[in-house]
Amino acid sequence: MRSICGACNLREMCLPLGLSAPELEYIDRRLVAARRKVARAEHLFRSGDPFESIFVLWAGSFKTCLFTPEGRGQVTGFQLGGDLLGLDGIDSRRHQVDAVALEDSVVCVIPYEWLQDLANEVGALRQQLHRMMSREIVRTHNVILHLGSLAAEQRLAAFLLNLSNRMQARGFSATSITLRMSREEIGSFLGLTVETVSRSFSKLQAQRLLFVRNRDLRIPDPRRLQHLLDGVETERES
Amino acid sequence: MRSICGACNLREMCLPLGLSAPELEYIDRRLVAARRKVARAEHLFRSGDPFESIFVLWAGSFKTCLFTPEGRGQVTGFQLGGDLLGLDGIDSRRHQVDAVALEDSVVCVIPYEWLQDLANEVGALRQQLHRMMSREIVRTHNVILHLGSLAAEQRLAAFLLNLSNRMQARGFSATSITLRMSREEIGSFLGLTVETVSRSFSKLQAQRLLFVRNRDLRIPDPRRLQHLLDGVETERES
DNA sequence: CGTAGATTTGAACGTCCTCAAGTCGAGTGG
DNA sequence: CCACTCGACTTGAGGACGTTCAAATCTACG
Repeated sequence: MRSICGACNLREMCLPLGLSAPELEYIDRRLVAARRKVARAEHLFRSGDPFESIFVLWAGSFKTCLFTPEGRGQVTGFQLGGDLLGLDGIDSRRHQVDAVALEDSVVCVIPYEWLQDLANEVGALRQQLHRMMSREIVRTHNVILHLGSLAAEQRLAAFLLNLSNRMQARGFSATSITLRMSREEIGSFLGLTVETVSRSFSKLQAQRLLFVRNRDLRIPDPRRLQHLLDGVETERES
Repeated sequence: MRSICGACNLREMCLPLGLSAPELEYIDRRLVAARRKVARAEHLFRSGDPFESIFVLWAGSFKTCLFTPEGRGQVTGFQLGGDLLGLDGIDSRRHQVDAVALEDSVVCVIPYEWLQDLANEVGALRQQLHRMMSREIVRTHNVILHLGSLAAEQRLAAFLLNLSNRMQARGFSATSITLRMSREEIGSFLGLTVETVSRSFSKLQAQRLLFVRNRDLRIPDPRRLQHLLDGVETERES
């Protein structure tokens, strides 16, 4: 295998998206310094670590957590294949969050210096970097909206629908998903307790909006689940 | 006045931060296409508008709001002088949030094409753009943490302390602040109702942690207010 | 002064949290 | 194969906090 990015099945949703063939060839092996395995529950980086590289999640899944100096903490996002990790460190040159693998995973290591240089030479790469940072900003604004305006069941529904959409965009089923995170982690992300998450799962299942068994999830009709967020009245069980 | 950025009192916290004198001279008048006045309660842009420019808040203050297609909506941030507006539009080429002036304000209009070109030529400018995007990402992660893990009074305290710090960074008093946003807007941002915000103000005032009259706010001792977030026991009134 | 909008306060209610117990599932060793 | 154990998850009961609804108060401005 001569190339890394050129032969990667994620290149349609990764940093090289939009690059011409010659550009792609040019950056190949100049962007990714290495691929790094991260075992389940291991940290890719921790808050406070010096920032040196951006990471692209190549296989597996991650969570990012933010802690206050006093110890309060929370999951601030879940990452799937093609998502970037480490953008939080660019400003202060130190990572601001923890990144933890939810399963055995592999990331592409992109030294930030290399990225800077290549972004300088290849306009399409710079553009794509900006787009992905912009996307993360929009994502977090949507999380804020959900945390601030939705009730427990709706938050869970919004989270699962978002996950469903992202899985589908990656070529997986939108209706049959294996959750890689615990109820605890879902609760932390949604600003709810484990108990409330569990109860919300049960209530949604009682309405036949989803079926969940351990970490296997099925969403028979995503549109019906979406109605829960649109404020559309769903007929109660007669 | 020959220059715009070179003579701007915000250049120490704006995009040109870190540029050498020659670089600053070079970008001057090549970065900012115009300064645009936005009257109180007017939109700078709306969700769905075509994205063409980034804006730097030069004078005044803004809020950004995000709405769902169904009409639920929420304030996702407040911007002060030197803050960027419009980064949300880079990815999709359409703005994803509304930006509304909280008072009569002035923004510097930076056409995104110009910014791209200049960022290409001036490495320090590109670096600073990346830093400011990274900063917005970190900011939103912190908002998520606050929304997910803090009680009402703590949220308000965290919000006011953050505002205090940002005012101080801009050369204003950290202890005496005029709020530019309504209780309603604060509540929306914090995921609380107006009534709860009002009650939280009253309770904090009863503890003498702050004094508020209409939109004039005084925080006699920010550290004591900070204790509320650190989980430090504050002596109750005997 | 009078009005409209913003803010504060009160009272009742509901959602979600806390505490507690019980269930389930995977891995381990008998 | 089964019993055991530990952690993850579920379910229940009671209580706390924030919301909802309602009314009073305040402020800005004509």
